[in-house]
Parts: sequence; structure tokens; C-alpha cells
Amino acid sequence: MDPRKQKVLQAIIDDYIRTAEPVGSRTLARAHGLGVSPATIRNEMADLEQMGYLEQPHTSAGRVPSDKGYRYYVDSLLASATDAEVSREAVRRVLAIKARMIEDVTRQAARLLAEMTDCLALASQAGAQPVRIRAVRVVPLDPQRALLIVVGEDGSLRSKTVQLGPDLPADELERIAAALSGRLEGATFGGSSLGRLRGLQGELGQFRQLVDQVLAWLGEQQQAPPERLWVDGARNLLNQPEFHDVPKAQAVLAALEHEQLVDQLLGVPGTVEGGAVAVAIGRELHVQEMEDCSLVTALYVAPGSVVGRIGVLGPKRMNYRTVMKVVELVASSMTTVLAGEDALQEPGSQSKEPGSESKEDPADGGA
Amino acid sequence: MDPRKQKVLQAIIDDYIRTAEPVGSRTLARAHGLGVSPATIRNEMADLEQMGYLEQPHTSAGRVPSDKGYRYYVDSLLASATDAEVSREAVRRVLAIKARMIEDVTRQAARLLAEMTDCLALASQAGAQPVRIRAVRVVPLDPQRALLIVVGEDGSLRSKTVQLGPDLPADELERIAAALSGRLEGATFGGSSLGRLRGLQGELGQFRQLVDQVLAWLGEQQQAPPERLWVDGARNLLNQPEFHDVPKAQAVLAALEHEQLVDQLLGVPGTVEGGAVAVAIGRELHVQEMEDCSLVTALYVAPGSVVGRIGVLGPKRMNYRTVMKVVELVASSMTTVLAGEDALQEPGSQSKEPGSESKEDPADGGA
DNA sequence: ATTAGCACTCATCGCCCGAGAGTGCTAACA
DNA sequence: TGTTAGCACTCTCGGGCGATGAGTGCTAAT
Repeated sequence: MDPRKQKVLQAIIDDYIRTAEPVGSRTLARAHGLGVSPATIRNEMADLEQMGYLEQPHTSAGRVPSDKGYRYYVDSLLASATDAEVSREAVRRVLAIKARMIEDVTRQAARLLAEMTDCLALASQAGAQPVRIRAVRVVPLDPQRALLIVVGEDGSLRSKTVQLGPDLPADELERIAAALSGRLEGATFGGSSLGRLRGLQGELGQFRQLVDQVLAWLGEQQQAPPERLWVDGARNLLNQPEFHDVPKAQAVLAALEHEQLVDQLLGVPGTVEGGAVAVAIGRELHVQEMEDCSLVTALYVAPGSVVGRIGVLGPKRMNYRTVMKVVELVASSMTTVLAGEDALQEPGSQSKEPGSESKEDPADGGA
Repeated sequence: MDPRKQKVLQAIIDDYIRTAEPVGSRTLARAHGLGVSPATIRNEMADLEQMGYLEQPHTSAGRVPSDKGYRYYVDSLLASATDAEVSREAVRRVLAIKARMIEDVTRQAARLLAEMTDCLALASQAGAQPVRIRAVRVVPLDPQRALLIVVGEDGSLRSKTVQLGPDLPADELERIAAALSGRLEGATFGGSSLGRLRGLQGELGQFRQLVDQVLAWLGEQQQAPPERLWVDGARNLLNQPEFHDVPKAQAVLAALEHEQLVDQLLGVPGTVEGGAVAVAIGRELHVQEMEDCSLVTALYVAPGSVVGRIGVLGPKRMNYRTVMKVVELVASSMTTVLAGEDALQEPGSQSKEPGSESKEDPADGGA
């Protein structure tokens, strides 16, 4: 491709990203310092259209980038755009401060993405095997109640207020806690814990009611698959002129209600390995309703072979430069934070587990 | 107010809620079994308009309810509407299952509200006093690290992985935990805890590094006020015809970005005590951008003097009957779940347990 | 190879007008 | 006196029409 064609293409896309209006030869000649006349540009534009990089909404309108045009732009022309610097440290701090556990980090990441890019943000968390229980603690609340805290292998916490029988002395409570902790340690959350707990009823016979509560709760937890998908910033879509058409916006948002589809979306751009961001443009998303959108995604990892993906969905006209930067930044910050806060588990402890080999072993070179 | 006028008003509002179109006398006479002619209805409508219950978008359109009209409808006419039954038990279960802690319950409640009402849902958690620390627990992770868990008065949990010095025996760790717990109990989170912890350095002199970590962390937490507001279901607004005007929808959503405003919104309808739902209609919200909206709110409470409010924001044309029911339902379910009382209602424990029958105890004052 | 000139296309906007829905008023009616 | 039929009137909505103007493609000159 002709260097001047490149310049023209870049100018058109830059302009279109800025204005959301089809770009005409005249405007282009005037605004950007190309030093050639509109007529020349028209010729180039005709060529570029021929080659498939541009499209015309109708005969006498300016040109608009095609998917192929955006693709070329993202792959080859992006380097020269202006660079909106964002503070890596600030992102890391926000994530770390809000980070009570991995879901918090992920949810917060989605929020950050949405705010920073003014687009819709997605976050998913995959490969989370059932969590094993590491320990159980009990905190007395009042004579009637106590808070049961279950700590997972991954550092996650779950708590449950339990009703105590009348006058249960504090040391007795401690004994119960210890018993529960011993019994449940290593159990998968929800899974086979029932059998183990049954045993408890011998030890803690008189507190059967309490044991039953715990049992029921664990059962409930089992039924509730952990949240795995987050969507944030839906309202940002409305800021984009292409979504001033309400039905179109609705269609996109409605599509995002289907978890399966979001999964698929975040799965699609398969080109990524560590750190790189992937961009899917228009039809490349293979979702009818989103053929006017682009998606920028990146991988993050957490210790314990938890892996997830974050993404930013916006109009094809999005500011790829900034969005890609932000996505990369947030993803890598997540990985850092998760490694720092939750690196409870060295590969060794997992390999003790029979039959559970984690093949993914990303270098979590932590801070 | 004339009984027939009531019927006419009710018919008009019902119709308008259903169709979102101004209601004409002819339509009304035909559809609803009022048994009078359009002309008569016109007279009634003119009267009702005079009295301020109806408005005319323009001279030759049908009538539309005014704020006052909706108010009368909500206060006096609602009883006779059809009753969309929702399962209290189902709601309680969803909340309980997803409930790892109070924030989860609240967030989940917002999601539920949004789904069930097809409107925008708000949830806030007040009692904005800094959370006091109830207890501290420590869970050893590996020889080098431990997980520090801080339990708030309100049952909230925060955790932090701390690095331990070399070779710290388990019982030593327990001693540290007990010391921390004793020292920090009752401290506001972050606030004056620094002074208290200083004292610890005497007790735990050799673990200064650990104490420093805790100190730094508490400082960070202080800077990060806990999340207190949730908004969900923004996209539902687009389903309502009144928000097919994108700028209007944007205005509402933009207004909701301001925490302060949302606080104010949820604060406004001051008429509530326990259980009752409050309705604010149009201008009653005192927010310019939302004068086409209504808000239905209710209070929920959690042990530890945490109090919050949930609400549903929709077009004035919302189905008050259903929405009010749902809001009431979710709020009271939240209160139940947060109190931990729901545990006693598990079918399993009830059948096996003839002795201690669960007493219904809706209002609870122990903290 | 570039550019100026020109004819042509086509979306957009303002305008007018007819159709239709709905009203208020008046007079007739039970 | 309350209700109803009839009627003139108002106002929105949608379609058709022409002017406008941005933008193009082509051709010929540089």
C-alpha cells in the first residue's frame, strides 16, 4: 500500500473517529496537512474503496471506514497516534484498595474500564474450579448468633450468620469452630462436604441444629455457581452517536443479557497470549446485533489457575489507541494485584492433588 | 370525589400505563365497561382536568395523568388492581444463596429489583458511620504467609494477606491474632486504630514488620470508603417508550451518576416506617431531569444498626401495583436474610426438629 | 501524476396539505 | 338535571415536493 494512501486512510479514520460523520475529500484536504488537492484525495479514496478499506453510505456522502479499514488501522497505523498517558500506579491502587477478593477486583476492573473508556465494559472469570475450603472461623455476634466465616483455598471468604442455641459459652463456640474447621478443610465448596459434616454430628451432637444450618447453607452455596460475568457502563453506549438510535442500542444491550453470548464474545478473539490485547472489529465478532461494534479484550490471570478476560465494547469508531492502552493496563494491573494480594498458593500445593494438573502456568512474576 | 369520576380516572390511568398513549374519551367508552357515552366521559374528563388530576399534552390529544392524578391513584385506587403474585420464598432464596456478605445481598437485591420490575433499581446502604471492628481472625496459609480477616460490626469482612517472619509457630500466630483482635475491637475502621496498634508493638515487639503491614493496610482501607450505592438495570429504561428519546434517557442516567443525588433521592420519600413502601411521583422527586419518573422505595435493616434503602425508578407510567409489591417483598426479604433468621426456615431442619420451632421475629433490636 | 472545473446524485430540511383523532360547545332528550 | 348526539374546531402526524448543499466521478488542462 502506497504511503500516501496510508496517510489518507489514517486521516479518514482519525477524522471519522472524532466526528462520527462520513469524511469528504474537501474536509480532509483542508484539515489534515496532506498538501494535495481534494481531487487527488478523491482519487485515492476511490482506490481505497476499490481495495475494500472504505465504504460509502450512499453515493454522495463521504467515506466511512470498512471493517477491513479499521483492521488495517489497528494493525498498522496505530503507532503514530497521540498517546493518552494513564497512570499505571493509579489503576493498581484503585484495584488493590477495593480488592477484598477476586470478584471484587474483577467487578472493579469492569467499572474502571467503563469509566476510563466511556464505553461498555465486560469482565469474565473462567476456569474457576470449585473452591476448596481452607479453614473455618467463628465470630460471636450476640448471645443468639454467630458469624461463620469460611475461607477458601483461593483466599475468598464467605460468611453466614448462624443462630445459636441458648446460652452457648464462648469456649464451646471455639470448640465448634475448631471442629468445623478440621472437618471441612479440603472439602470442595458444597461438594462432598455433606458426608464429612455428618460425622460432626457425633462430635457436636447437641448442636445439631447448628450443624444443620451449616449443612443447608453449604448446599445452597453449591447450587449457586459463582458469578462469572460482569457488565458495566451500559449507559456509556448512549453517549455514542451511533447509539442514538434506541432500538439499535437496545439490541446490543439485550444481546449482552445472554451469558452464553458474552462468553462467546470474550472467547472469540483468540489471537492473544500474555499481555497482548486483542481487537475484534464489526463482523469479526460474529454477532448480528454488534456489527457496528468493536471489542478490545485482554487476559488476566490469578494464582490458582483462575483466568479471566476483560473487554471493552464500543462503536467501531472507538478510540482504539486509548482503549487498547487502557485494557492492557487494567488487565496487567489486575494480574499484579491478584498475585500480590492473593498469591496464597504456590504451584507445589496444587500438584499434591491427585489428577489435577494445571497445564496453564503463567509466569506470575509478582510485585 | 364522585365515584364515577374515580372510575374514569382509574380507567384513564390504567389505560395509559398499559399503552403509554394519551387516552381519549371514545377509546375509554369503548374499552372499559363504563356504560356511558363518550360525551359524558368528556365532561368528566374536563372536570378532572380542572381539578388537576389530568393533563392534555395538546389541545386535541387525549388526557394524561398528572402527578396529582398518579398520587391519587397510588393512594386510593390501587387496591382494586389485579394482583401479580410473586414468590416470597424464591426471592429469599436468591438473596440468601448469593449472600456472602451484606454488600452482596444489597447488590443482588438491586439486580433482582431490576429484573422483576423491568425498571432501574437503586440500592443504598446507610448508617454511613465508619464501621467498627468486631473481631480479627487469622488463618495460616503457608509458613510464610497468613490471611488476616477483619470482621466489622455489620458482619462485613475484609481480608489481607500478610507476610510472616520466618518460623512462626502456629500457636504464636494464634496469640498474635488474639492480641490484634483485642486491640482492634471497637476501633473504627481505619480511624483511631493507629494509636491502638502502637500499643501492640510492645506486646508483639518482635513482629513489628507484621504490625506495620496491618497498619498500612488499615490506612489504605480508610481511604477507600466502602461502596454504598448500587444502580442496576439502567438498560431497562430504554424499554419504556418515554425513554426512546435518547437525550432524556441520558439525562436521567447522567443524573444518577452523582452519588449525592442518589442519596438524596433515596432519602426524600420520608414517609416510611418499617415495611411500608414510599412512592414519590414526578416533581415530588425534586430532580429536574426526573420529572417524568417515579420512585418506589423501601427500607431494609441489618443487624449492627446498618440501614439501607432500595428503590425502583421508572416512568411515572410504571405499574405501581407490581412495583410496590416487589419492592416491599425484596426489602423485607433482605431484612430477613441479613438477620440470619432465614436459616431456621430450611425445610430440612424444620422436619427433623420438633423441639425448637422457629418463631417469626420480624423486627429485631439486638445489637 | 496532479488539479481545476463541471455535471450529477442524493440525503436533508423546511414547507404544505390532507387525514384523523380528539376536543368543547350547543341543543335535544329522558 | 344529567346524558347524549351532532358539529365545528384544533392540532398532530405523515407523505409529497422542491430547494439546498455536500460530495462524487469524469474530463481536460497543466
